[in-house]
Amino acid sequence: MTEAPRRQTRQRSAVLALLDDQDGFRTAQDLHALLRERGDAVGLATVYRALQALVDDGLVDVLRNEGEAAYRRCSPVHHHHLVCRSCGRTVEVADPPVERWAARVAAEHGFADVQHQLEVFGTCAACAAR
Amino acid sequence: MTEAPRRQTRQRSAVLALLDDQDGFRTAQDLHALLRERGDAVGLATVYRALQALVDDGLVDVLRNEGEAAYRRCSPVHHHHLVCRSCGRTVEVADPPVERWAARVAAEHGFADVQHQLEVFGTCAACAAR
DNA sequence: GATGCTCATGAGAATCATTCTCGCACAGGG
DNA sequence: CCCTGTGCGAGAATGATTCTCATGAGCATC
Repeated sequence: MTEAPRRQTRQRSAVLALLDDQDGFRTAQDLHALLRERGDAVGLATVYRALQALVDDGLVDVLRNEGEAAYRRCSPVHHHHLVCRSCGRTVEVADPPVERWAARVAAEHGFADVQHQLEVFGTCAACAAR
Repeated sequence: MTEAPRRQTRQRSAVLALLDDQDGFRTAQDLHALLRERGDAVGLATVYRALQALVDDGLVDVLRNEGEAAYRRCSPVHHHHLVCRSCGRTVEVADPPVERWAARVAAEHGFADVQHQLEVFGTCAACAAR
């Protein structure tokens, strides 16, 4: 079927490695700048392409926030995020009840093929202290 | 303090009236086009300004979806959305448990000033039939 | 190790939503 | 009716993301 032959290149490894070092969501532009500083010269367009591929493969999660998208290395199991709106630090959290709730509510209204997204924003202890 | 002296103009009324006629999320561009068709000539920039004002006043909810923001007339009480990803039809739903859950999880991780967003996407009965 | 077929890359242009600029119009209080 | 300041409109500006296309590099094969 739609086999996706994904080639392993220096640039993609660099993007993934960089994401592993981050502990919060980062925008594509940020990641690009960070790669430059690191010495890994990667084109901006390539960073976008690599991120899209990683999202498709489920290795990275996206967060669309006013105008720009932020990316983060994530575990492949279903989960939600607790994000610091100041520093971007993120904690993965699970909430089994909400899964059932979403399915039930959707069914009640005749919706099928259900998907949901839940994000919690706040100020982490470190940022609140400042 | 920060009093917001909001003037009532033909354009703002038109935007709000149009939103009342829609039963799903619509992008700013869509709303602008619809106003034109209707005969209400309103500048694109004005549509954006009116929408921002309405969001600030809590009369309208925003949904950021790949690239463009969508707006919808909403009740002022806290709620979540069940959105048809095909036709955009939307149902407002409430889930008290998730409110408590969000607060508890945030507290456990030392996060303060908590806020959360939860949206459920699916295909409504009408669209699934097609 | 060389060869070839593709897909990936990179620089800059192109696209698209959104915001800004600024001169003019109008809402609303006096 | 007049004044003042806010809102409007058209087009330019901004900024993120995507596209184009010629060149470079995986990876399988010989």
